[in-house]
Amino acid sequence: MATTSAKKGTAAGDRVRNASPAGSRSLSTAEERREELISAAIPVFAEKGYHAAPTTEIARKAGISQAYLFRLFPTKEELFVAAVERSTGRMVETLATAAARAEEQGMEPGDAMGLAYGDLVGSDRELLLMQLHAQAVSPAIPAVREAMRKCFANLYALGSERTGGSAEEMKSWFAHGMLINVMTAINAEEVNEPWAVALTDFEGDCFPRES
Amino acid sequence: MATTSAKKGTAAGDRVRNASPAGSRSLSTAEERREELISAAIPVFAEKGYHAAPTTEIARKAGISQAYLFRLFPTKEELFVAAVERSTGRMVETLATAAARAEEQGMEPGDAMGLAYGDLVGSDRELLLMQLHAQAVSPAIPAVREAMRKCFANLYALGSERTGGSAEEMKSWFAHGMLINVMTAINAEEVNEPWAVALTDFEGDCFPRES
DNA sequence: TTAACTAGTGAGTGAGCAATCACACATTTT
DNA sequence: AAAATGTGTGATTGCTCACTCACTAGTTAA
Repeated sequence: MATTSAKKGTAAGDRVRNASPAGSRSLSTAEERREELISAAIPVFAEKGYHAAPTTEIARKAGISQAYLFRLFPTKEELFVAAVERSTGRMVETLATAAARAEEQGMEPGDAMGLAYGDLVGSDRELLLMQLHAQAVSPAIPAVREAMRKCFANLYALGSERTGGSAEEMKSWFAHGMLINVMTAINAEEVNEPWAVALTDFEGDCFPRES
Repeated sequence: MATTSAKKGTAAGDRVRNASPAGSRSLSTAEERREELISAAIPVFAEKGYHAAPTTEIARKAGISQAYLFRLFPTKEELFVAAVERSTGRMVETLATAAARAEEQGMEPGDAMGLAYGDLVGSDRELLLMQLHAQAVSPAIPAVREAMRKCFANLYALGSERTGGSAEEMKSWFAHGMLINVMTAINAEEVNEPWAVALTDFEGDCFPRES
């Protein structure tokens, strides 16, 4: 803008201010913008799903023009895949740290992961909705299917390694995770009928109740 | 039509046949057309999901005009809800008859239902995909959410009554059903990795396998 | 300085889609 | 017979949306 840049001393050693540190100047790097864009996209995709989420809204939320969105991600599909990867990655990370922390404290990692998943879903509904939408479009979009498979592969590896659980136990763990997803999707916890009460009693199967 | 057979004294409620070729058309009742339309809609919704499924394609598949589609179902949403209800209804029916048949033969109804669900999903992928898409739009479309809740309520009632299973057992049964859905959605059975092998081993948890 | 490059945008474009409307044909009723 | 009701359609409308293009401005290298 008005800043007539004093371009002095740009010798070989170029330590530019806006490159690595967080000094956000007027222009960001494309990579930074991409990350911001994914962050803005996740709530929109989570709320509306892939097909119903308009790129205009995502761009607006990210504070950039729609035209630039399509420069950063050539297609909406690629943006969605990036959003799914970010979401699943966060999930795996969260469970991994929960398991690690539990191990330090001598707690059962399997139980800790179960608890952590319940917390995750309870506190971060977006994550769960992204899962749900990603599953739904998996048959139609190979890249999403691939991302979901990777997510399961990572979770399974994490679980096996940390807990040493049998295949049967792992399967049960995953199965209950899927049940949590679905019950949350239909808001079953606000229903006061036997089926809803039984199927939303998440804590019971993760670890012995306290508190 | 040249052959206007003088009368069609239909004492009972039988309907007009439309099997007449060569340009002659007979009219069906709106209710019949609605049923046909739902049948045509299910494959399209199952393949593409709610938002990506065009009403034009559904109408074409049903052999009627798009305009008439909107006369039979004032909104796309209502058609989708009808399709979901049909799908979930079929599922409950199938499992109920499986349980009943098993009971006659002295088989464990719970195991029979597990087997029947596996068969259902393996043979009728559409049903499963409808479930998946219905779950995904449940947060956004109250009527779909309601239909899904009803489905779970019916299944739970069926399971409790037939098998007398505890809440914990029922939950496990549902959980594994949800796992089957998701694994089928991402086509895990075509993946040859430990996680996929373990998580797609459906038969094992329903009943002791032979074969 | 100037040239090359990168970040960023306003204003479209073309296509697809849900929903509407005026109208035609069929069947039943009066 | 005509009227009334029910089945069915072609043409269109209004709108949304993914994606493009021509262009501006900031940043860096020669």
